Amino acid sequence: VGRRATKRQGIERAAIRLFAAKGLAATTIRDIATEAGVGEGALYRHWPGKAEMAWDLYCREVEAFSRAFEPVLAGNGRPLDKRLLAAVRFIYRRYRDGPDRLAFVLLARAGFPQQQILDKKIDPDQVVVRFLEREMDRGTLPKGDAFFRMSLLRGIVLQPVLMHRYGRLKTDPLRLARPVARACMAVLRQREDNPR
Amino acid sequence: VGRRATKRQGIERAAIRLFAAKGLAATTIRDIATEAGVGEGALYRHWPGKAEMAWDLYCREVEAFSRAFEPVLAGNGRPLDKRLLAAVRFIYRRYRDGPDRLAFVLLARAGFPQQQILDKKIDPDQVVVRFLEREMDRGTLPKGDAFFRMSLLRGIVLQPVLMHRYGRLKTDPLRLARPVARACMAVLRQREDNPR
DNA sequence: TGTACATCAGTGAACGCGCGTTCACTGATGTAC
DNA sequence: TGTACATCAGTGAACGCGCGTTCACTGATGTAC
Repeated sequence: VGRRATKRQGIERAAIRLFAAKGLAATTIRDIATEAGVGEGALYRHWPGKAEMAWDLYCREVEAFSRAFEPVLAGNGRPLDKRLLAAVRFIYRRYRDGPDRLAFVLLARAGFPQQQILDKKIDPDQVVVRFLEREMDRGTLPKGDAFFRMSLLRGIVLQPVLMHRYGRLKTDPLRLARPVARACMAVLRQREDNPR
Repeated sequence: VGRRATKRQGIERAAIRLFAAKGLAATTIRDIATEAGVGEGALYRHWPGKAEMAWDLYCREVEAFSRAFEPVLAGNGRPLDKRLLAAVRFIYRRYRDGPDRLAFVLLARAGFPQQQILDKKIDPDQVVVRFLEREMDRGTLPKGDAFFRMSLLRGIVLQPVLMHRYGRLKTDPLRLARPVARACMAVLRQREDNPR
């Protein structure tokens, strides 16, 4: 039963790998088809075009990430600083295990048209925003603008990844997890950080 | 005297504006030529090709930025936190005055081939690294890995710019200068932040 | 000062190339009777 | 169960398009005598 569409998975795997490694624009249909061992036309049996396929796969990868990431931040009952450290380690470990894939999930948004918007339930940034709002409600963190704070955390955590990816930082990011997490805590503990 | 090459400046201005606004890859030779009111061939009288021109203009823009930025960080005799705030304000003000241009200088490196390396004297990141090393020597800051710390600062300061540019942060970054600067200080004041 | 030639910025049609996409076709699988 | 037809994933040569670049040419400016 269901022997149809057997090559679709191969196309998806090849596409994700190539999008992640070379970027969206630099990956061609022929690249994907060749790596998947498939004709160029095969792709158009499953998606209307390259852009739609890329967005489809991007959403899927992002969702998989967020689904695994959210529980780490929620971390049943553990103190805030432990959970933050676990979250940073989670990201850096995923980066070590598959640098291209992590970069695709967290840094590839710029490659899509600006009007394309991720579902709020899937978007890793929104996962962090919701986490911060929850902590502020609980009183674990001083009140403030959750989105602005998320931006700061995002910058702190991902900049070392970027630097490592571009070959400018030699240290394995995982070894930096502790100081990075402490930097996050230092930023979060500040009061009245929103001038509105 | 010297009535030659009168259109070169026009080409440069058009190219910088377009590179900054649309990105390197999305800007075509014809775009530049049209905006500068020039034939497509004119460009090749001054540079070997598009890539060389882009890198040339990029270096020039980066140098102009660093030249103005360095004294703000050095800030004769003023206390560290005041200088940091001034530096953040400097960047955010430049962003407000010309978002594309600031983004071109500080965020466009990814568009160039990785082997292209900025001169250390020009590179804004290296300006910050030297600043941190100087402060650590003076004892104003605890000892640590200057490059790693620069990465954190870079992330903190530029992430809000990115978010604003992509339309996800509505607040004018200049209004966030104070909390951002305070976040930088909080990160810098930490001890033993390098696990090596 | 005038003349002949060299230099060089600038032109824009044309070229070659690589890209995303199309399309007529194939062959295996599912469905109707 | 067998037969006729519909469906659909997959093929790969061909198409159209936009890109960076080339090149024969122009005309103004600099230089040699």
